[in-house]
Amino acid sequence: MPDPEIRMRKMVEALRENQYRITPQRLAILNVLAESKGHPSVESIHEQVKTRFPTTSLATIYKNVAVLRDLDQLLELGFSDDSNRYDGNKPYDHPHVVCTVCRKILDPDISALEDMTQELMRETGFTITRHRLDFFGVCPDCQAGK
Amino acid sequence: MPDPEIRMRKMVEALRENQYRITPQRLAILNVLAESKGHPSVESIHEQVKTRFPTTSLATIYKNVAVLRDLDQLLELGFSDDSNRYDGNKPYDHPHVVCTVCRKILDPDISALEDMTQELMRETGFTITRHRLDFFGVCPDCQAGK
DNA sequence: CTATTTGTTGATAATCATTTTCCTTAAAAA
DNA sequence: TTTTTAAGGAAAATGATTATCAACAAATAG
Repeated sequence: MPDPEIRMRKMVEALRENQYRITPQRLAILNVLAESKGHPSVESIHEQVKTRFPTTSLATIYKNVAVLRDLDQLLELGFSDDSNRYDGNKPYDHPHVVCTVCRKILDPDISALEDMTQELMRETGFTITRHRLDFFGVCPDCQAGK
Repeated sequence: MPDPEIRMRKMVEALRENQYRITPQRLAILNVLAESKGHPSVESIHEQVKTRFPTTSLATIYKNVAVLRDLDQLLELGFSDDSNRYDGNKPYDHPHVVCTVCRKILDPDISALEDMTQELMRETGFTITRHRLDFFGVCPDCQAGK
C-alpha cells in the first residue's frame, strides 16, 4: 500500500474515532495533504480541492486543517510574515530548511537533534517536549537563478 | 559603563551612521529596549514609552522597531498566533528555550550549532544564513510548582 | 540666531491572513 | 425515510501590522 493511502486511512480513522463526519470535501482535503510532497498553504490546498469541488470555500479549508491539527494529524507551521504551511505526512515536530526566495521547505536529517535536546535539558533544567527549528537560506535552484 | 548604556550608545551610533534623526521618542524606545531583560512586545514598549511621552502613537513604535531591525540592532521574534517580541540586547539569531507555563525565555548555549549549520548546507545544498530555533518545555521553577 | 529642508510623529485608514457568524445542506443514526 | 446535528459556503469580523498624510521638529546652511 503506498504511503499516501496509508496516511489517508490514518487520518480518516482519527476523524471517525472523534465523531467527525466524513464528507467529500473533507476527503478531498485529506487527499491533497496525503499526496503532497511539499508543505502546502491553505491557499494551495484550496486551489487543488476546487478542481474537484469548485464551490469549496476557503473557510472550509481553514476549519478542516484546524480539526486535523487538533487531532495531531497535521503539523502546522505558522509564519508571522506569510501564510501558514502544513505537513500531513510528518505530523510531528521536526526541523525545516526554508528557501527565502521561492518559499520551498525541506525536511533535513539532523542526527544530533536528540543529543542536543538532552544537553539542553541538562544545561537549563527545562523538561523539553517540543521544538520549532527553522533554518533559512537559498535553495540550489534559486542560487542557480531558476 | 553598564550594559544598557553600552547598547544605547551602539544603537544611537547605528542610527546616526545611517542618517536617522535622534528624536526624544526614539531615545525613549532605545532606552526601553536597552534596559529590558526580557523580550518585550510592541504593546509593552508602547506602554513604557507613554509614561514619558503620553501622546506617543503605536505606529511610532512599529516604525522604530522596523528601523532598528533593518539596521541589525534588534532581533525580531515573530509569532503567528501572537504579537512579535523583540530582543535589543542580542540583536542576532540565537536559539531560545521557552517555558510554556510562565513564558520565560532563556538563551542557551548550543556549541554544536555552527557544525550543524555546515552539515545542513552540505546535506541540502542550501546556503543557510539565518535561523529561528525555539525549544519548548517547562522551566525548573514551574516544575517545582512555584 | 533664523530660515529652510526634509525626515518623524501621531491619528487614522488600509491590509491581509485567519476566524467567526449564520443560514443552508447533507452525513449518519434511528 | 426521517430526524438530528455537524459541516459547508458566503460574507462579515478580527487583530496585528503597514501605509497614508498633514502637522511638526531635527539638522543644516546662511
